Amino acid sequence: MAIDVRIMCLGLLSEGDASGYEMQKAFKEGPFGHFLEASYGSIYPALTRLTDEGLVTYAELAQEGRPDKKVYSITEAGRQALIEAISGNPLDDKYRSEFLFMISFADLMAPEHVSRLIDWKIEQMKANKARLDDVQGEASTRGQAFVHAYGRAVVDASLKFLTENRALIEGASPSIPEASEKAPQTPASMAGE
Amino acid sequence: MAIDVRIMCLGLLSEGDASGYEMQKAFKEGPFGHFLEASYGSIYPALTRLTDEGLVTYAELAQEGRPDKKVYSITEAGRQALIEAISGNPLDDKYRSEFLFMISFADLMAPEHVSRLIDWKIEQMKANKARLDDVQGEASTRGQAFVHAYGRAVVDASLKFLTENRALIEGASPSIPEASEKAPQTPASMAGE
DNA sequence: GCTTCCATGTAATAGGTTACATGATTTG
DNA sequence: CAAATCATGTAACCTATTACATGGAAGC
Repeated sequence: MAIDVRIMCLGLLSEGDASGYEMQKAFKEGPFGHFLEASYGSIYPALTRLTDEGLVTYAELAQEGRPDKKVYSITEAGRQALIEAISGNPLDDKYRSEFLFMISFADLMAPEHVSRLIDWKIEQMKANKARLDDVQGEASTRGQAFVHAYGRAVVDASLKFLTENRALIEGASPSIPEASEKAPQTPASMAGE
Repeated sequence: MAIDVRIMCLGLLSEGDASGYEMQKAFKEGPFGHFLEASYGSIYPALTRLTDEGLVTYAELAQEGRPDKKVYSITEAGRQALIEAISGNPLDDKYRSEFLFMISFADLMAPEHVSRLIDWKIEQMKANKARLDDVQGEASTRGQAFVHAYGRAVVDASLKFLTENRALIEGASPSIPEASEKAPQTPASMAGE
Protein backbone atom coordinates (compact mmCIF):
# COMPACT_ATOMS: atom_id res chain seq x y z
CA MET A 1 0.00 0.00 0.00
CA ALA A 2 2.88 2.30 0.74
CA ILE A 3 2.65 5.74 2.26
CA ASP A 4 0.13 7.96 0.52
CA VAL A 5 -1.55 11.17 1.60
CA ARG A 6 -4.10 9.22 3.61
CA ILE A 7 -1.44 7.60 5.76
CA MET A 8 0.39 10.89 6.08
CA CYS A 9 -2.79 12.45 7.47
CA LEU A 10 -3.17 9.62 9.93
CA GLY A 11 0.38 10.25 11.04
CA LEU A 12 -0.32 13.89 11.73
CA LEU A 13 -3.58 13.17 13.50
CA SER A 14 -1.90 10.60 15.71
CA GLU A 15 -0.28 13.54 17.45
CA GLY A 16 -3.31 15.72 17.80
CA ASP A 17 -6.55 16.83 16.19
CA ALA A 18 -6.41 19.15 13.23
CA SER A 19 -8.41 20.55 10.33
CA GLY A 20 -7.48 19.95 6.70
CA TYR A 21 -6.24 23.47 6.43
CA GLU A 22 -3.99 23.09 9.42
CA MET A 23 -2.69 19.82 8.11
CA GLN A 24 -1.53 21.34 4.87
CA LYS A 25 0.35 23.93 6.89
CA ALA A 26 1.86 21.23 9.00
CA PHE A 27 3.14 19.38 5.96
CA LYS A 28 4.65 22.52 4.53
CA GLU A 29 6.14 24.07 7.61
CA GLY A 30 6.11 21.43 10.28
CA PRO A 31 8.49 18.64 11.12
CA PHE A 32 7.61 16.61 8.02
CA GLY A 33 8.23 19.53 5.73
CA HIS A 34 11.60 18.46 4.45
CA PHE A 35 10.65 15.06 3.14
CA LEU A 36 6.91 15.09 2.43
CA GLU A 37 4.35 17.39 0.96
CA ALA A 38 0.70 17.49 0.10
CA SER A 39 -1.67 20.02 -1.41
CA TYR A 40 -5.27 20.82 -0.51
CA GLY A 41 -6.38 19.03 -3.62
CA SER A 42 -5.10 15.77 -2.20
CA ILE A 43 -5.71 16.34 1.51
CA TYR A 44 -9.43 17.08 1.43
CA PRO A 45 -10.39 14.06 -0.66
CA ALA A 46 -8.12 11.92 1.54
CA LEU A 47 -9.93 13.08 4.68
CA THR A 48 -13.30 12.35 3.11
CA ARG A 49 -12.19 8.87 2.30
CA LEU A 50 -10.66 8.29 5.72
CA THR A 51 -13.97 9.33 7.25
CA ASP A 52 -15.86 6.89 5.04
CA GLU A 53 -13.49 4.15 6.10
CA GLY A 54 -13.94 4.97 9.77
CA LEU A 55 -10.28 5.78 10.32
CA VAL A 56 -11.01 9.35 11.37
CA THR A 57 -13.98 11.30 12.67
CA TYR A 58 -14.59 15.01 12.77
CA ALA A 59 -16.37 17.61 14.83
CA GLU A 60 -17.83 20.54 12.97
CA LEU A 61 -17.15 23.92 14.45
CA ALA A 62 -19.43 26.66 13.23
CA GLN A 63 -17.56 29.82 12.34
CA GLU A 64 -18.63 33.28 11.29
CA GLY A 65 -17.96 34.28 7.73
CA ARG A 66 -16.14 31.10 6.85
CA PRO A 67 -16.96 27.52 6.09
CA ASP A 68 -17.41 25.44 9.18
CA LYS A 69 -14.13 24.15 10.46
CA LYS A 70 -13.90 20.39 10.54
CA VAL A 71 -11.59 19.23 13.25
CA TYR A 72 -10.51 15.69 12.57
CA SER A 73 -9.55 13.08 15.12
CA ILE A 74 -7.99 9.70 14.54
CA THR A 75 -10.00 6.66 15.63
CA GLU A 76 -8.72 3.46 17.10
CA ALA A 77 -9.09 1.80 13.70
CA GLY A 78 -7.08 4.69 12.27
CA ARG A 79 -4.30 4.11 14.75
CA GLN A 80 -4.22 0.48 13.77
CA ALA A 81 -4.05 1.39 10.12
CA LEU A 82 -1.16 3.75 10.81
CA ILE A 83 0.74 1.13 12.74
CA GLU A 84 0.18 -1.36 9.98
CA ALA A 85 1.42 1.12 7.39
CA ILE A 86 4.64 1.82 9.25
CA SER A 87 5.27 -1.86 9.87
CA GLY A 88 6.03 -2.69 6.28
CA ASN A 89 9.09 -1.94 4.25
CA PRO A 90 9.41 1.61 3.03
CA LEU A 91 9.91 2.26 -0.65
CA ASP A 92 13.24 3.70 -1.66
CA ASP A 93 13.65 7.37 -1.01
CA LYS A 94 12.91 9.46 -4.03
CA TYR A 95 15.05 12.43 -4.64
CA ARG A 96 14.47 14.57 -7.66
CA SER A 97 16.64 17.57 -8.33
CA GLU A 98 16.33 19.85 -11.30
CA PHE A 99 19.18 21.83 -9.82
CA LEU A 100 21.62 18.92 -10.08
CA PHE A 101 20.44 18.11 -13.57
CA MET A 102 21.10 21.65 -14.68
CA ILE A 103 24.46 21.84 -12.95
CA SER A 104 25.49 18.64 -14.73
CA PHE A 105 25.52 20.75 -17.86
CA ALA A 106 27.38 23.68 -16.38
CA ASP A 107 29.71 23.54 -19.36
CA LEU A 108 26.88 24.61 -21.63
CA MET A 109 26.00 27.63 -19.50
CA ALA A 110 27.19 31.16 -19.24
CA PRO A 111 29.41 31.36 -16.14
CA GLU A 112 27.10 33.92 -14.53
CA HIS A 113 24.23 31.51 -14.74
CA VAL A 114 26.24 28.83 -12.96
CA SER A 115 26.98 31.25 -10.14
CA ARG A 116 23.39 32.35 -10.00
CA LEU A 117 22.20 28.77 -9.64
CA ILE A 118 24.67 28.02 -6.88
CA ASP A 119 23.78 31.21 -5.05
CA TRP A 120 20.13 30.39 -5.34
CA LYS A 121 20.67 26.87 -4.07
CA ILE A 122 22.71 28.02 -1.11
CA GLU A 123 20.01 30.51 -0.17
CA GLN A 124 17.43 27.80 -0.37
CA MET A 125 19.47 25.51 1.82
CA LYS A 126 19.88 28.23 4.38
CA ALA A 127 16.15 28.81 4.39
CA ASN A 128 15.70 25.10 4.88
CA LYS A 129 18.04 25.12 7.78
CA ALA A 130 16.28 28.09 9.35
CA ARG A 131 12.96 26.31 9.03
CA LEU A 132 14.36 23.24 10.66
CA ASP A 133 15.59 25.38 13.53
CA ASP A 134 12.14 26.91 13.83
CA VAL A 135 10.40 23.60 14.32
CA GLN A 136 13.07 22.15 16.53
CA GLY A 137 10.95 22.44 19.64
CA GLU A 138 7.94 20.77 18.02
CA ALA A 139 9.56 17.37 17.96
CA SER A 140 7.56 15.58 20.61
CA THR A 141 8.94 12.08 20.23
CA ARG A 142 12.35 10.53 19.96
CA GLY A 143 11.53 9.44 16.42
CA GLN A 144 10.78 12.97 15.38
CA ALA A 145 13.84 14.35 17.08
CA PHE A 146 15.94 11.79 15.24
CA VAL A 147 14.43 12.63 11.88
CA HIS A 148 14.91 16.29 12.58
CA ALA A 149 18.57 15.83 13.44
CA TYR A 150 19.02 13.74 10.32
CA GLY A 151 17.62 16.55 8.23
CA ARG A 152 20.01 19.00 9.80
CA ALA A 153 22.99 16.76 9.18
CA VAL A 154 22.14 16.42 5.51
CA VAL A 155 21.43 20.11 5.01
CA ASP A 156 24.66 21.04 6.74
CA ALA A 157 26.63 18.65 4.56
CA SER A 158 25.04 20.01 1.39
CA LEU A 159 25.70 23.57 2.39
CA LYS A 160 29.25 22.80 3.30
CA PHE A 161 29.90 21.06 0.02
CA LEU A 162 28.41 23.84 -2.07
CA THR A 163 30.30 26.66 -0.37
CA GLU A 164 33.59 24.81 -0.31
CA ASN A 165 33.53 23.41 -3.82
CA ARG A 166 31.65 25.90 -5.94
CA ALA A 167 34.93 27.14 -7.36
CA LEU A 168 35.27 23.84 -9.19
CA ILE A 169 32.61 24.84 -11.69
CA GLU A 170 32.82 28.59 -11.46
CA GLY A 171 35.45 30.65 -13.20
CA ALA A 172 36.73 30.10 -16.72
CA SER A 173 35.13 27.25 -18.58
CA PRO A 174 37.59 25.07 -20.47
CA SER A 175 35.20 23.96 -23.20
CA ILE A 176 33.63 27.33 -24.04
CA PRO A 177 36.24 30.03 -23.52
CA GLU A 178 34.25 33.22 -23.26
CA ALA A 179 35.62 36.73 -22.87
CA SER A 180 34.97 37.55 -19.21
CA GLU A 181 34.71 41.25 -18.55
CA LYS A 182 34.20 41.01 -14.83
CA ALA A 183 37.07 39.62 -12.84
CA PRO A 184 36.02 36.36 -11.23
CA GLN A 185 35.35 36.51 -7.50
CA THR A 186 37.72 33.66 -6.93
CA PRO A 187 41.02 34.90 -8.38
CA ALA A 188 41.55 31.41 -9.79
CA SER A 189 45.27 31.45 -10.13
CA MET A 190 45.17 28.23 -12.13
CA ALA A 191 43.23 29.81 -14.95
CA GLY A 192 45.89 32.40 -15.58
CA GLU A 193 43.44 34.86 -17.14
CA MET B 1 8.43 24.21 -18.76
CA ALA B 2 10.65 22.63 -16.15
CA ILE B 3 12.60 19.41 -16.50
CA ASP B 4 10.54 16.47 -17.68
CA VAL B 5 11.54 13.15 -19.18
CA ARG B 6 11.88 14.74 -22.60
CA ILE B 7 14.53 17.19 -21.39
CA MET B 8 16.24 14.46 -19.43
CA CYS B 9 16.55 12.45 -22.63
CA LEU B 10 17.99 15.44 -24.44
CA GLY B 11 20.52 15.76 -21.65
CA LEU B 12 21.64 12.19 -22.05
CA LEU B 13 21.77 12.41 -25.81
CA SER B 14 23.86 15.56 -25.65
CA GLU B 15 26.69 13.30 -24.53
CA GLY B 16 26.27 10.57 -27.07
CA ASP B 17 23.78 8.58 -29.11
CA ALA B 18 21.70 5.95 -27.38
CA SER B 19 18.62 3.78 -27.70
CA GLY B 20 15.62 4.04 -25.41
CA TYR B 21 16.63 0.88 -23.68
CA GLU B 22 20.11 2.15 -23.03
CA MET B 23 18.76 5.44 -21.76
CA GLN B 24 16.66 3.77 -19.11
CA LYS B 25 19.76 1.94 -17.95
CA ALA B 26 21.67 5.18 -17.90
CA PHE B 27 19.05 6.84 -15.73
CA LYS B 28 19.05 3.96 -13.31
CA GLU B 29 22.73 3.21 -13.08
CA GLY B 30 24.52 6.13 -14.64
CA PRO B 31 25.63 9.46 -13.25
CA PHE B 32 22.06 10.80 -13.02
CA GLY B 33 20.88 7.82 -11.07
CA HIS B 34 20.86 9.40 -7.66
CA PHE B 35 18.57 12.30 -8.43
CA LEU B 36 16.48 11.35 -11.45
CA GLU B 37 14.66 8.36 -12.76
CA ALA B 38 12.47 7.34 -15.64
CA SER B 39 10.74 4.16 -16.72
CA TYR B 40 10.26 2.72 -20.20
CA GLY B 41 6.67 3.78 -20.10
CA SER B 42 7.74 7.40 -20.05
CA ILE B 43 10.93 7.24 -22.10
CA TYR B 44 9.51 5.67 -25.25
CA PRO B 45 6.63 8.11 -25.64
CA ALA B 46 9.03 10.96 -24.88
CA LEU B 47 11.36 9.87 -27.68
CA THR B 48 8.47 9.62 -30.10
CA ARG B 49 7.43 13.13 -29.25
CA LEU B 50 10.97 14.49 -29.45
CA THR B 51 11.24 12.95 -32.91
CA ASP B 52 7.99 14.60 -33.99
CA GLU B 53 9.30 17.92 -32.75
CA GLY B 54 12.55 17.53 -34.62
CA LEU B 55 14.68 17.62 -31.47
CA VAL B 56 16.10 14.16 -32.07
CA THR B 57 16.51 11.80 -35.01
CA TYR B 58 17.15 8.11 -35.07
CA ALA B 59 18.83 5.48 -37.16
CA GLU B 60 17.23 2.07 -37.24
CA LEU B 61 19.54 -0.86 -36.81
CA ALA B 62 18.12 -4.17 -37.94
CA GLN B 63 18.75 -6.94 -35.43
CA GLU B 64 18.14 -10.64 -35.45
CA GLY B 65 15.45 -11.96 -33.18
CA ARG B 66 14.71 -8.59 -31.60
CA PRO B 67 12.92 -5.41 -32.49
CA ASP B 68 15.04 -3.06 -34.55
CA LYS B 69 17.21 -0.95 -32.35
CA LYS B 70 16.58 2.75 -32.71
CA VAL B 71 19.67 4.74 -32.00
CA TYR B 72 18.73 8.32 -31.24
CA SER B 73 20.84 11.40 -31.85
CA ILE B 74 20.20 14.92 -30.69
CA THR B 75 19.71 17.55 -33.38
CA GLU B 76 20.86 21.14 -33.33
CA ALA B 77 17.33 22.19 -32.43
CA GLY B 78 17.46 19.66 -29.63
CA ARG B 79 20.67 21.17 -28.31
CA GLN B 80 19.03 24.57 -28.32
CA ALA B 81 16.01 23.22 -26.46
CA LEU B 82 18.30 21.67 -23.86
CA ILE B 83 20.21 24.89 -23.38
CA GLU B 84 16.98 26.80 -23.03
CA ALA B 85 15.69 24.33 -20.47
CA ILE B 86 18.79 24.60 -18.30
CA SER B 87 18.78 28.38 -18.53
CA GLY B 88 15.69 28.86 -16.43
CA ASN B 89 15.24 28.53 -12.72
CA PRO B 90 15.05 25.01 -11.41
CA LEU B 91 12.10 24.00 -9.30
CA ASP B 92 12.80 23.19 -5.70
CA ASP B 93 14.32 19.81 -5.08
CA LYS B 94 11.79 17.22 -4.18
CA TYR B 95 12.70 14.72 -1.60
CA ARG B 96 10.27 12.09 -0.52
CA SER B 97 11.16 9.57 2.11
CA GLU B 98 8.90 6.87 3.43
CA PHE B 99 11.76 5.79 5.62
CA LEU B 100 11.85 9.09 7.50
CA PHE B 101 8.09 9.12 7.82
CA MET B 102 8.13 5.69 9.37
CA ILE B 103 11.03 6.48 11.66
CA SER B 104 9.14 9.54 12.90
CA PHE B 105 6.81 7.07 14.56
CA ALA B 106 9.51 4.85 15.99
CA ASP B 107 7.74 5.08 19.32
CA LEU B 108 4.83 3.10 17.90
CA MET B 109 7.04 0.31 16.62
CA ALA B 110 8.52 -2.81 18.05
CA PRO B 111 12.18 -2.12 18.78
CA GLU B 112 13.29 -4.84 16.38
CA HIS B 113 11.45 -3.16 13.56
CA VAL B 114 13.25 0.11 14.24
CA SER B 115 16.58 -1.67 14.05
CA ARG B 116 15.55 -3.48 10.91
CA LEU B 117 14.62 -0.23 9.21
CA ILE B 118 17.89 1.42 10.13
CA ASP B 119 19.88 -1.59 9.01
CA TRP B 120 18.00 -1.64 5.74
CA LYS B 121 18.59 2.04 5.19
CA ILE B 122 22.29 1.80 5.93
CA GLU B 123 22.60 -1.07 3.47
CA GLN B 124 20.83 0.96 0.88
CA MET B 125 23.09 3.94 1.43
CA LYS B 126 26.14 1.75 1.10
CA ALA B 127 24.80 0.37 -2.15
CA ASN B 128 24.26 3.94 -3.27
CA LYS B 129 27.77 4.83 -2.43
CA ALA B 130 29.12 1.80 -4.23
CA ARG B 131 27.15 2.74 -7.31
CA LEU B 132 28.50 6.26 -7.18
CA ASP B 133 32.01 4.86 -7.01
CA ASP B 134 31.27 2.65 -10.00
CA VAL B 135 30.30 5.53 -12.23
CA GLN B 136 33.00 7.83 -10.99
CA GLY B 137 35.02 7.51 -14.17
CA GLU B 138 32.04 8.24 -16.40
CA ALA B 139 31.87 11.88 -15.41
CA SER B 140 33.06 13.53 -18.57
CA THR B 141 32.53 17.18 -17.67
CA ARG B 142 33.28 19.38 -14.71
CA GLY B 143 29.55 19.74 -14.11
CA GLN B 144 29.08 16.03 -13.83
CA ALA B 145 32.12 15.61 -11.62
CA PHE B 146 30.73 18.29 -9.32
CA VAL B 147 27.32 16.68 -9.13
CA HIS B 148 28.92 13.34 -8.49
CA ALA B 149 31.03 14.70 -5.65
CA TYR B 150 27.96 16.40 -4.22
CA GLY B 151 26.16 13.08 -4.19
CA ARG B 152 29.03 11.44 -2.37
CA ALA B 153 29.14 14.18 0.24
CA VAL B 154 25.45 13.80 0.99
CA VAL B 155 25.53 10.02 1.09
CA ASP B 156 28.54 10.07 3.38
CA ALA B 157 26.84 12.51 5.73
CA SER B 158 23.68 10.39 5.84
CA LEU B 159 25.61 7.24 6.50
CA LYS B 160 27.65 8.89 9.19
CA PHE B 161 24.58 10.24 10.92
CA LEU B 162 22.75 6.94 10.85
CA THR B 163 25.61 4.88 12.21
CA GLU B 164 26.55 7.39 14.88
CA ASN B 165 23.07 8.22 16.12
CA ARG B 166 20.99 5.09 15.69
CA ALA B 167 21.26 4.41 19.40
CA LEU B 168 19.04 7.43 20.02
CA ILE B 169 15.97 5.51 18.82
CA GLU B 170 17.05 1.99 19.46
CA GLY B 171 16.83 0.33 22.81
CA ALA B 172 14.04 0.69 25.34
CA SER B 173 11.10 2.81 24.30
CA PRO B 174 9.91 5.21 26.98
CA SER B 175 6.30 5.55 25.84
CA ILE B 176 5.42 1.88 25.33
CA PRO B 177 7.22 -0.14 27.95
CA GLU B 178 7.12 -3.62 26.49
CA ALA B 179 8.41 -6.73 28.13
CA SER B 180 11.66 -7.26 26.29
CA GLU B 181 12.78 -10.86 26.33
CA LYS B 182 15.90 -10.26 24.39
CA ALA B 183 18.39 -7.98 26.04
CA PRO B 184 18.75 -4.83 23.95
CA GLN B 185 21.97 -4.57 21.97
CA THR B 186 22.63 -1.21 23.52
CA PRO B 187 22.48 -1.79 27.27
CA ALA B 188 20.73 1.57 27.65
CA SER B 189 21.68 2.30 31.21
CA MET B 190 19.38 5.34 31.26
CA ALA B 191 16.26 3.26 30.86
CA GLY B 192 16.79 1.40 34.06
CA GLU B 193 14.52 -1.47 32.93
C1' DG C 1 15.25 -25.59 -17.73
C1' DC C 2 14.78 -21.10 -15.65
C1' DT C 3 16.10 -16.52 -15.33
C1' DT C 4 18.12 -12.49 -17.06
C1' DC C 5 19.28 -9.54 -20.84
C1' DC C 6 18.09 -7.38 -24.99
C1' DA C 7 14.48 -4.34 -27.34
C1' DT C 8 10.23 -1.71 -28.36
C1' DG C 9 5.92 -0.25 -27.48
C1' DT C 10 0.76 0.40 -25.56
C1' DA C 11 -3.13 0.64 -22.23
C1' DA C 12 -4.94 1.02 -17.88
C1' DT C 13 -4.35 3.13 -13.73
C1' DA C 14 -2.66 5.82 -10.00
C1' DG C 15 -1.50 9.62 -7.79
C1' DG C 16 -0.99 13.79 -7.58
C1' DT C 17 -1.09 19.26 -8.82
C1' DT C 18 -3.21 23.60 -10.41
C1' DA C 19 -6.72 26.44 -10.91
C1' DC C 20 -11.18 27.63 -9.77
C1' DA C 21 -15.26 28.86 -6.78
C1' DT C 22 -16.57 31.43 -2.52
C1' DG C 23 -16.03 34.91 0.91
C1' DA C 24 -15.19 37.31 5.47
C1' DT C 25 -11.37 39.01 8.39
C1' DT C 26 -7.09 40.59 9.61
C1' DT C 27 -2.67 42.70 8.59
C1' DG C 28 0.42 45.91 6.20
C1' DC D 1 -6.75 49.70 -0.34
C1' DA D 2 -4.38 45.53 -1.35
C1' DA D 3 -2.72 41.36 0.13
C1' DA D 4 -2.45 37.53 3.03
C1' DT D 5 -4.93 34.38 6.22
C1' DC D 6 -8.53 31.39 7.25
C1' DA D 7 -11.49 27.59 5.40
C1' DT D 8 -13.51 23.93 2.40
C1' DG D 9 -14.15 21.70 -1.62
C1' DT D 10 -14.36 20.29 -6.93
C1' DA D 11 -12.86 19.64 -11.72
C1' DA D 12 -9.64 19.53 -15.16
C1' DC D 13 -5.33 18.15 -16.12
C1' DC D 14 -0.73 16.10 -16.12
C1' DT D 15 2.76 13.03 -15.58
C1' DA D 16 4.46 8.99 -14.76
C1' DT D 17 4.13 4.02 -13.16
C1' DT D 18 2.72 -0.77 -13.72
C1' DA D 19 1.53 -4.40 -16.22
C1' DC D 20 1.07 -6.37 -20.44
C1' DA D 21 2.35 -8.05 -25.23
C1' DT D 22 6.16 -10.18 -27.91
C1' DG D 23 10.20 -13.08 -28.40
C1' DG D 24 15.03 -14.69 -29.34
C1' DA D 25 19.65 -15.34 -27.15
C1' DA D 26 22.73 -16.05 -23.54
C1' DG D 27 24.05 -17.35 -18.97
C1' DC D 28 23.51 -20.26 -14.81
